[in-house]
Amino acid sequence: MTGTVKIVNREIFNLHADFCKTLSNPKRLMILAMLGTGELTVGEMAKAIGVPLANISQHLTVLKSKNIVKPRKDGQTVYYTLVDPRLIEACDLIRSILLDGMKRRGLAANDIDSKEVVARE
Amino acid sequence: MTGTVKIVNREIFNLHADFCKTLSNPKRLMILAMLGTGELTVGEMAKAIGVPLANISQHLTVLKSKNIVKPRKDGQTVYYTLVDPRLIEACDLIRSILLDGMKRRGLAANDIDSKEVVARE
DNA sequence: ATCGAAGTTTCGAACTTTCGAATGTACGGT
DNA sequence: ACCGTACATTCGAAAGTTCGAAACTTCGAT
Repeated sequence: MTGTVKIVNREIFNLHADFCKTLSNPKRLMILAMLGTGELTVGEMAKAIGVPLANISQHLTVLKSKNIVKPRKDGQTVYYTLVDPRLIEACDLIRSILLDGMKRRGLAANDIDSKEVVARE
Repeated sequence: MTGTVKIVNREIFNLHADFCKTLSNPKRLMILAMLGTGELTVGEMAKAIGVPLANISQHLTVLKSKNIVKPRKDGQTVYYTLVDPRLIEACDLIRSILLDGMKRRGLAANDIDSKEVVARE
């Protein structure tokens, strides 16, 4: 119980914080959740989210620069995929923590409850 | 493969992004990692991180407001704990993804490799 | 060779985050 | 009652993020 605590490695926290910053945008999280269901084009994602394609392209540039997604070009369309699918697990875990916290505090987690955050149709 | 993708619930992404934003600061991540080893006072954390106590207090205010940590007062000292210990798992998973990505790309993940990011002494 | 469709890049304005400095509060000891 | 220790709050300046608008590139079809 007593005794001091020490930070063994400071640099990993900078990297981790930077990674979290990349994830701290709703549109980028939507992009990642959608890519969790498979490869998609920029246009498909823009349509699903309901914003201009240029804006999604900007977010994809950020995600690419952090090696979170990678592009595959075919003709004039660009298909994106996740670099590491475990990111979906990590996001799901965070959302579980979030939803449980809300339930614990009696907040309306009802209409949010589903694990299905995106769907293929 | 074909067919469109749809976002089922938009609000969860706002909450998730907000949560990530809270985590996207190295000092706050250090605080959480330290609290993963057990209850600590504001002063202990300030000393371990090496910044003014007032600054750690500011970060704790943010974490409290998002229900990520909770205080327990005893005399003039305040002990903090994690609300949901699964957050440590989530952080560990993110760091694994990060380190694997670095190794895959041949970056020096050597001096960062350890899972031990904090230590009790 | 021109056009349109798919995506990228750049710029700037509005907004947000971070942290030191200073001040405020609460508790314990003498 | 006074002082020191432990922590919290407020303020403001510097730095960083987000997004629309506009310009640019690239590819395929006619």
